[in-house]
Amino acid sequence: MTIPFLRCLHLHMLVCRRNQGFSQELSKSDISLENGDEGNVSLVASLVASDVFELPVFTFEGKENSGVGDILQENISTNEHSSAFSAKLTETLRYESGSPDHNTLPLYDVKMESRIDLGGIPLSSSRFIGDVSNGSHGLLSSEIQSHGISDLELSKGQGNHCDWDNRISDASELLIFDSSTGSEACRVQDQNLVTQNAEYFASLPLILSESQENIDESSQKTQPCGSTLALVENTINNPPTNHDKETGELDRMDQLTHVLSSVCQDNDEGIVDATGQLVDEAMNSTTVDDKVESQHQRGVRRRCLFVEMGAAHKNNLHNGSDSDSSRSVKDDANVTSDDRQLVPFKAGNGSSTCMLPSIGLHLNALATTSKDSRMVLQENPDSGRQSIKMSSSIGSLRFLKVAQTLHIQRDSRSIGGDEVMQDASCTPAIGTGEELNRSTPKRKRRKLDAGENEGCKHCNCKKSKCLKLYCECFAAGIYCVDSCSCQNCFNKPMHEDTVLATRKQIESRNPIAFAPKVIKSSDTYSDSGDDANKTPASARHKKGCNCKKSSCLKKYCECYQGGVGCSISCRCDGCKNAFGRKEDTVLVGANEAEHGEEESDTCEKNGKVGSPENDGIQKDGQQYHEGVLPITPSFQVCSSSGKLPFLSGGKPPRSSVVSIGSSKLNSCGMLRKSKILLSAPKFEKHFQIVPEDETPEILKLNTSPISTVKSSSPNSKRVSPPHTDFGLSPSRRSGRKLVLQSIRPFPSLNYDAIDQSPPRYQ
DNA sequence: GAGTTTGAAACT
DNA sequence: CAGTTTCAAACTC
Ligand SMILES: [Zn+2]
Ligand SMILES: [Zn+2]
Ligand SMILES: [Zn+2]
Ligand SMILES: [Zn+2]
Ligand SMILES: [Zn+2]
Ligand SMILES: [Zn+2]
Repeated sequence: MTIPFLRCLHLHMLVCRRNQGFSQELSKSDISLENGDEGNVSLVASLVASDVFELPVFTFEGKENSGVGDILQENISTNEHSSAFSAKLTETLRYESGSPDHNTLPLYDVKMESRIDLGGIPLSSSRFIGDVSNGSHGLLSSEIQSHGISDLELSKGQGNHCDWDNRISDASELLIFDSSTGSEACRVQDQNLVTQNAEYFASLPLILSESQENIDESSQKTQPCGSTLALVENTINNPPTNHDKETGELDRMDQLTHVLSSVCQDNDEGIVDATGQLVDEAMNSTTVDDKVESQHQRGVRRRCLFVEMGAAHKNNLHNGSDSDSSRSVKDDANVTSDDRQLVPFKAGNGSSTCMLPSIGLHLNALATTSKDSRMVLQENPDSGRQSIKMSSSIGSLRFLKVAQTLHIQRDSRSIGGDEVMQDASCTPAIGTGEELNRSTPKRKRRKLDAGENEGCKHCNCKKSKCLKLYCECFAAGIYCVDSCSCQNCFNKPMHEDTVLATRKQIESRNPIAFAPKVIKSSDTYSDSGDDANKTPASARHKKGCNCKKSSCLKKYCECYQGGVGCSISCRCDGCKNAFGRKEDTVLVGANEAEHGEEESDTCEKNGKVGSPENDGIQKDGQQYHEGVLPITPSFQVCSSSGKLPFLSGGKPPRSSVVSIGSSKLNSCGMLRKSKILLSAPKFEKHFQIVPEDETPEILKLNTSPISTVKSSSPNSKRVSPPHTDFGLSPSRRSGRKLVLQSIRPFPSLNYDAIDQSPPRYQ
C-alpha cells in the first residue's frame, strides 16, 4: 500500500532498461490488443480489479485474452515470484543501468509507470522492483498491479477517498511539484490532488472503456487497437485539437494547465501532481479539447488512457507501424518522466529497500548504504500545501532510479531531447527532472527529433577515462553506455569502486560538483501565495557562466544550454542570453523576483516554443524544487541506486526548463526531467534544481526548509546540512544564498551519510 | 566526418 | 585566487 509512486519509478526504471526485451513480448500483447480493443481494455480493467496490491495480478491472467494473456500471465507469474525477483531485479536493474540497452521495453515501461502513477496505488516499492525485476513481464505485472490496486480501492468505494488521499497526499505533493512546474494550474494544492487521484482510480474502469472509445473516435488513429496510448500518440502526432503543432503544444500545455487547474479547482484536494503530469501528457496527447467539463474525469481518463495506453500502446506499437511504435515509445518516455517526478514522493515507507538496486546511476551503489532517508511530506498548515521532504536516501534512490531509467530510455530510444526535463526534471519531483528532463518528450520529441535529445547524450571522451567532470556521463552521475564513444572508459559498473572513489574525491573538492547545473529558486515573495504566479521561479545556473566570446547565445554557455538566463553569478562578457541577460537580473536587483519570473517565462517560452534554437536547450533538466536533490551521490545515500539524474531530464526534458508543464522536461534525463517546478510552495523559498537535461533523476527534497524537513519528518534523518553550503559563493550572494541552502541536498547526501551514517559507499 | 571554437574542469 | 593547461562538447565547414 505504501507508495505507488515509488513503484512507478522503479517500474520505469525497469521498464526503461528492459524496454527492448519487452518490446518483443509486448508485441505479442500488442497484437492481442489490436485484435480486440475491447479485449485490451477489459484486460486492463480486469487486472486492476484483480490486483489488490501488489504483485499478484493473477486474476488477470484468466481474464486476459489469449494473446495478451500469455504475456500477462507470464508477467504475473514472475510477479508472484516477487521476492526472489526483487533481488534479481535489483541486480538486473543495475545491470541494465549499466547497459540500458538491454531491455528495451521502454514503451511498456513508460506506460506501466504512468498507470501506476495514476493508480496512485501505494505499492511497496520493493515489490515493484521485484516485479520489475522479473523482467519485462514483471513490468507488465507491475502495471497491472498498480491498476488493479487502484481499481480495487476505487471500486471499494470511491467514497473512501480517505485512504487514497492519505497515500496520495504524499504522492500528490510530489506530483504537485512537478505539476506546478509544468503548469501553473498545478498550483492547485496537493491535497486536492489526492482527492482527484481517488476519483481517478474510481473512474479508472470507466476510463479505460472510455479511453478506448475516445481513441477510436478522437483519433482516427492508425492503430485499430485504439489503445489509449495510440490515442495519445495520435494526438501527439497530430495535435489534437486543432492547434498547429507548435502552437498545439503550447495550446496543449495551456489546455492541460487549464484542465489541471480546473480539476484542481474542482477538487479541493486536487491531485495534480503525479496525475497532473500524467494528465498533462495525457491531456496533451489525447486532446486538450475536452478541457473543461469533467476535467477530472477526463484527466483521470486520460491518465487511465495513458496507463492503458501504455499497455495497449505497446501492443499497438508492435503491431503498428514502426513509426507508431517509436512514437509510442516516446510517449512512454514522457510518461515516465512524469512518473519520475511523481515518484519522489515518498519512498517513504520502510520499503525503501526496494531502491537498492538501482540502475545505472553511480548512486546506485550508494543507495545500498542509506535507506534511512525518507521523503517526508509535510503539510503546511498555513497554505495547506504539503511540502515533501525527502530526507532520505530512498527518495533519492528512487529518483536516481528514475533518472537511470531516463537515461536508459535515452539511450535506447534517444528520445527527443528536451522535454521535460523534464524535468526532471524531473525534480521534485524531481525529479526532472530528470530532467526530467524530460517530458512529454514524445511530443516534443517530434519537434526535436534530433539527435540528442535529452536523453540521448553520450560522451565521446578520449582522455578523461570518463572519470572527470569533463565526461558528461560521469558528471551526470551515470555510467557510460554502449552508445558512448568513449575510450578507455572507467565509468562502467564494473569499475564501480573507481567511479565512486573518484566521485567522492571530486565532491570533496566541490560539494556541488554533481548537483544539477541549473537551480530553480522561487524566491521571494512568490511563495506566499502564489508564487505561483508564476513568477517565480527563476532558474539559474548554479555557478554562472564565464563566457567571453559566445555572448551566451550558444550552447557553449552553460546558462543558455540549461535554458536559463544569466544571473549576477555569471561573469560573462557581452551577455545576450536569450533566456535573460545578466544585466537584467542585476539591474532588477530587488525586483529579482519579477525578473526571475520573466526569465522563467522566457525560458519556458523558449523551451516550448522553440527555444532559440530548437535544439533543445537542455531544459530537460528537471528543476528540482528546493529540496530536490540531484542524483548526486549524496543522495545516494539514499539512493545509491539511482543513478543519475536525471534528472530529468529526464524527464524527458523538454527543451525548456519550464517545461514540465510547459515543458521543459528533458525527456532524457531525465527527464526530462523535467520539469520545472514552478511552484514553490509556500515555503519560504524554494529552490528547485533543474538538472540539465539529463540530470538523472532528481530527488526532490524539500529543502527549503531544512527545518521543515526536520520538523516534518522527524523520522527522516536530518538533512540539515550545513549548508554552508557548498560553496557556491556566487549563489550565496544575496538572494541566491537561499538557493544554495535549498540545494544542500547534494552535499547533504554525503553529509547525511557521513555525518550520521557514514556513507555506505565506503 | 574533420577541424575549429569555446569555456568548463583540472591543474599549478 | 589567478593563470594556465587540459578536455570534450558545440559549432563550423
Ligand atoms: Zn565519458
Ligand atoms: Zn559516456
Ligand atoms: Zn565512458
Ligand atoms: Zn554565458
Ligand atoms: Zn550565464
Ligand atoms: Zn551571460
